Amino acid sequence: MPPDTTRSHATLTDVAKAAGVSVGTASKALNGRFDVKRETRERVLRAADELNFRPNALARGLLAGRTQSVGVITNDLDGRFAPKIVVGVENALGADQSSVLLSITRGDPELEAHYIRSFQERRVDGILIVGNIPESRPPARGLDRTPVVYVFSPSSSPEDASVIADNVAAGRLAAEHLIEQGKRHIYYLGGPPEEVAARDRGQGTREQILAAGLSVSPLQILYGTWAEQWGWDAVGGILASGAPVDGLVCGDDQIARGAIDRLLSEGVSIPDRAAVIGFDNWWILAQNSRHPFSSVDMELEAIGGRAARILTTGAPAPGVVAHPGHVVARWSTIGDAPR
Amino acid sequence: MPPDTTRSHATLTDVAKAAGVSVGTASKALNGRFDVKRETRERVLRAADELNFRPNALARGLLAGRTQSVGVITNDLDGRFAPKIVVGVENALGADQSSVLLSITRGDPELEAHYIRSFQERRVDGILIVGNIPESRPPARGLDRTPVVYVFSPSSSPEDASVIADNVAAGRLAAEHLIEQGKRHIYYLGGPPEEVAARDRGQGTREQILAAGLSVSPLQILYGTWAEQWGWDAVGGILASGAPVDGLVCGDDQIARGAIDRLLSEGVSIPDRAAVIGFDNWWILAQNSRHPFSSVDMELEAIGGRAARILTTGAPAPGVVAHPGHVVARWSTIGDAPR
DNA sequence: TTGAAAGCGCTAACAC
DNA sequence: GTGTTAGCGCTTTCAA
Repeated sequence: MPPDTTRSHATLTDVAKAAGVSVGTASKALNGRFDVKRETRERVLRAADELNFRPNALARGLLAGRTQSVGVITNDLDGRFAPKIVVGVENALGADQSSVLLSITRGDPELEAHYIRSFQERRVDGILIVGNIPESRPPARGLDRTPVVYVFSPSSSPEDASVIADNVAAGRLAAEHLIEQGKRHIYYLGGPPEEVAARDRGQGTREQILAAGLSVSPLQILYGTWAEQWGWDAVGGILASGAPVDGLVCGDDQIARGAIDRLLSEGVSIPDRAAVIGFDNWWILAQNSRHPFSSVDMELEAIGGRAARILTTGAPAPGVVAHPGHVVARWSTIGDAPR
Repeated sequence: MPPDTTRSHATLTDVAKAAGVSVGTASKALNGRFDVKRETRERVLRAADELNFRPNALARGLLAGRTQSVGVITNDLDGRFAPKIVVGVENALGADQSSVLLSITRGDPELEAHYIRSFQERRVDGILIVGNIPESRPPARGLDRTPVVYVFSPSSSPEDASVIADNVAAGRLAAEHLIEQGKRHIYYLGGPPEEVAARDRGQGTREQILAAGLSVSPLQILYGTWAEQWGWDAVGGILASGAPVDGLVCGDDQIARGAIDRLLSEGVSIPDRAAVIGFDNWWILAQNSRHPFSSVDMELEAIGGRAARILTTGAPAPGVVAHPGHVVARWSTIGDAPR
């Protein structure tokens, strides 16, 4: 008789029957327990293979009380940050044989609550709440006792666990890199002053310049928008002012690109007369442009992985873990590689 | 007595007990069945609310035979295509109260097989296999009878269901748009000739030019790479040749950007003397550049949504569904909006 | 070493 | 209307 094709999957009972043993024995055999005769085990394994047996994770989870799965709540998935974070999460959990349940809220608190509920019904072992801006957010509601870790956007409650990017440290790294290249007159072209990421990166830049014994006037710390046009305009202004400038820390890669385009169009040679570094290390801009440029990689994958590991390793400890990035040096600060 | 906090979640039995009814009645009440007295229902609902009851989806799924969940297998999640596709999938399924199980294979067939197995054990209702290049791929192995739809990279087997981007149609749309703007001497600057996406978009461009009664020589259909530099170089070559040119269909947004930069640097006015259109409508390039440009949006979210709906609506019909995009017109073809 | 049986939490069929 | 019961597929005692 051919295998039963009416039901979608063979059950353990089917396997046991085919192998001529009881379900209990079949279970032990498949789970590699030692109290099964070798010959029996082999018979069971063969039967399972022939029937294409897939142990029902629902039944297992129901019994075990845990599901080897975590829920991930994101604001968006096509922005700049969430995709890489989720990749890091998935990598970390995949190694743990855990599954990722993904949801997208578009910032809607109602939807967030809905997904939290849905994840709880599915008995996920934990929940990651991934933000898309580096600003703190109120803790999610309706959380029961499911463990939660906030990622990128920290929770405003000190009782919660969060993993975020350390923008102050990143700013320091950027400035340090320029100073190491011998630059002495460094400007910071930041994003909007009301955004904490823009301010933090600026603060780090400033701190590091001062730490190197160089001076920095308020005129060298500028705020604008996250756009190319701002980088372009700002460089125009600085050059027109006649003030000395040999290094630019740009608040993000878009600003950096605008700055570089302007420098080149004004005939300023890069990196000799002026070096430029951005943030985020977005490959489409920093790497794939006609003029590749240096950038501080915020290591979003590592941030995601770290959050996932914190979530799945006992109860997450309250507090914020800030993750620094690292500098990826390219033409705009170190010139073309020697051949 | 305070509610039991030792176990993680209240069960239906707890709720029934608290409401002074049997589990059967509690179940009916919570599921809105009509054969329950109103007063009883309200008592049950109140008890459920007080105990923060979350019906165990594992138990439900075990009984029902379906889990309201689908597995999504992607190659990557930080590339150009997968994120938007997954967003479309999630939106479509969320409306259906279904969950998305996400996995990333990095193109490793072993990992793909592993995730398929894992999804089958979790009894997902279907699987979406999302590619990251528009080339066909061999069907996945070990699939049992779980329904599958391939997305973006179609399956090479005609028995499978696939939803892909229609690059030929997209090429036609791009050329049509330039022709509508009165352009008569159109070039195509494509990606690598060995890639079907590059060829398809070129073919569509060519077809539409001919359909409009214009001529197109092989010299006007050029292939290179997907990079800005190629757009920059190609435009240089065309201008140097002195051949007439007033429209450029660029194989992707990076090429378009390079082409635009070169045209501007050579003093060619856009869009009057030459109009430019790209593909993919990648906001960081097409929209956020200093010079925004037109692009054919491949509607990846719609593709993902369509695939999800096909998957969850009965058995997917074999064959390939090709999804055309639409033109997003910006400065590079229609100039600045009148004020 | 193996088998029988209880039970995870829920729904649906059948009594009352 | 409401209660009782039989499983869904699995793991885990406890006997044999």
